[in-house]
Amino acid sequence: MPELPEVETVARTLRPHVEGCAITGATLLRDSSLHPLSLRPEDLRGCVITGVSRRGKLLLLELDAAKAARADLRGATGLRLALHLRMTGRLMTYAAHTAPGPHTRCVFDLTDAQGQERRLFFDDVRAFGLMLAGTPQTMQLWSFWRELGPEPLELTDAAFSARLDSKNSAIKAVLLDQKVIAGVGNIYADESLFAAGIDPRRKAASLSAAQRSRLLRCLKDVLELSISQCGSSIRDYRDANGNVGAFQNSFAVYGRNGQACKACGRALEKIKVAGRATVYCPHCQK
DNA sequence: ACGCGTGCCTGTTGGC
DNA sequence: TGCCAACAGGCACGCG
Repeated sequence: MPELPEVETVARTLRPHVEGCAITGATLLRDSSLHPLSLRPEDLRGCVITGVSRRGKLLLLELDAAKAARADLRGATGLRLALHLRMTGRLMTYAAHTAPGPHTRCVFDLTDAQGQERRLFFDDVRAFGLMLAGTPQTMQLWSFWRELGPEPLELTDAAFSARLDSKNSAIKAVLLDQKVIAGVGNIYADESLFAAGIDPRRKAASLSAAQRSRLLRCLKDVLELSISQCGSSIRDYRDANGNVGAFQNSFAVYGRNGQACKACGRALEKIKVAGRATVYCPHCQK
C-alpha cells in the first residue's frame, strides 16, 4: 500500500517516462476515480507534463497549460494533476495503443519531445484511488489538500512536539492523521513506534519531550531507509517500472504477528488501535 | 470540536 | 475440496 516511501519511489521512476511529454488525449474509465472538484482528464489535452513530485501520499504531475486545448485553461499557472494511489493504485507507461486492463481507471495518451507516443495508465484494483486535476485555486477547495500536514522528513522536533500537545488520542492514530503529518500509513506508523520503543496506544500528549524527539528521529530513519530500498511491496505495490520494493524484508513488526521480536525474542502481538491492525512488542514498547 | 465507528471496494486467505 | 466470512486499509462521513 503506497505510503510516503512508495509514492516517492513512483515519482522518481515515473519521471523519466513522462517529463516533457504532451498529453494528447485522455479517457476516464471509472467516474468514481475522479474527484468531483476535478477537471475532466480530457480537459488536459495540450498540456505538457513539466515535472513529477510528491506531497504526503499524493503523486503530483505538474502541467504547463500554455498550449492547453481548452481555451479557458490556456496560460493557467500551477495546473496540476494529483493522484492518491490509496491501496492498489499503480502508474505505469505502456506502448501507444495498448488496451486498458480490467482495472484501468484512466488512460493518458502522451507524446514526448521527440514525437514518440506512449500511454500512461492509472490502474487501481480496489478503486479507492483518486485523481484531482486543477489550478491552485481548485486545489485549495479540496479539504484533504488544504489541511494536509507537514512533510515528516522536513519536520523539526519543536514543530512535531507542538502538533502532539493537543492530541488526546493514541499516538498511532495521530501518526496516521494526515492533518498532523503527511504520508505516514499503517506500515511506517508501526515500524517507527517499534523503533522508538513506544506503545502505540499511548496518548500522544503524554509522551515526554525525549520520547517525541526519539519518535520523530525513528520515523525519519524508517522512511529514509525505505526510500533507499525503493519502498515496501506487500502485495500490490509496484514502482512505475513494475518493480517491487525491498523494505518489506526489513520489517521489525508489520505483518510479523506471533513471530519473535528482533530485539528481545518474545512473541509480537496484534491488537486494534483506532480501528487498525497493529503489531507491536509488549516487552519493548512502553 | 474532537474522537470513534462505519462504508467504500475487490482479491486473497483461512476456517469449517 | 468448496464455500464464504474475514481481512487488507486510507479517508469521508455521521454520530455522540
